[in-house]
Amino acid sequence: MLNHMEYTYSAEAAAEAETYSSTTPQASAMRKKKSKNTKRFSDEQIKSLESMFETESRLEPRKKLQLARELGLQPRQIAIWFQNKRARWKSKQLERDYNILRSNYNNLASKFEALKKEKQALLSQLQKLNDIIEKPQEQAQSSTSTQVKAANMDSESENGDTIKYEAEVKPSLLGVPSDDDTSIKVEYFGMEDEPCLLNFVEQHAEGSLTSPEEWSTFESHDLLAQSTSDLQWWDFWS
DNA sequence: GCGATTTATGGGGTTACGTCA
DNA sequence: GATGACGTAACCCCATAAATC
Repeated sequence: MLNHMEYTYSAEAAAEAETYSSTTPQASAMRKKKSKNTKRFSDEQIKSLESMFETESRLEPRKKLQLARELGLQPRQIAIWFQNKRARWKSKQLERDYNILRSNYNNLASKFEALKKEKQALLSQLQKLNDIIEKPQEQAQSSTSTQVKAANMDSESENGDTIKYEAEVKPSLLGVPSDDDTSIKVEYFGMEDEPCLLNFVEQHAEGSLTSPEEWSTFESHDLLAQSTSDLQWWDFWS
């Protein structure tokens, strides 16, 4: 609620100045006269103002008058000091917020890079495992095909028709987990307790986080909040 | 002399209140 | 008496000037 407090500091000077046109030498002299009155507040005054600002950044009119009396300043000076103080505080607060955001971003970016490397390592391991699994399979296939060829020779009908044998072996039948088999993944990685993380990883496993559009939808603060309070999932990855 | 900081001013906007038709 | 328009005062934020460190 605003009160109708009167300005008592500059009212007289302003009224005096307004009696002249703003372009006249008198007005110019007036401004000089006013500006020459600017004095630094004493340490004691600053101390009191600072301590008051800590309790409330906006002064009630009554407190402003009281403070003005106590410090021997005009209420207008108190008001202006608080106004400037708020501006300084806001500027510093912006700086602090910027530093926090930058730090959070760097933190998140480094974690993302680590996750990317981890993913690459896992994919590489998977590829190696696939190679190991497929080699005996190929050997088996080649031996089978020679047998089939032999059999074909045998099974060629009397009228010249050839019977074709197709040996299609699915990887899943050989014990290799397919990408969409969640139960196998859970079993492999022991992540029954982390369904959310599993979903997260699956959703972003294809490098979709590399696009800025995806970053905007990626709610990093949830992950960060979790990471700061409970590092278990991160320990798993690192 | 120069840059950073502090004090103060002025403009433009908002809100609360009083007055008047 | 209720109401809307208008004026005024006090406050705010913001940009900036001027003095000081």
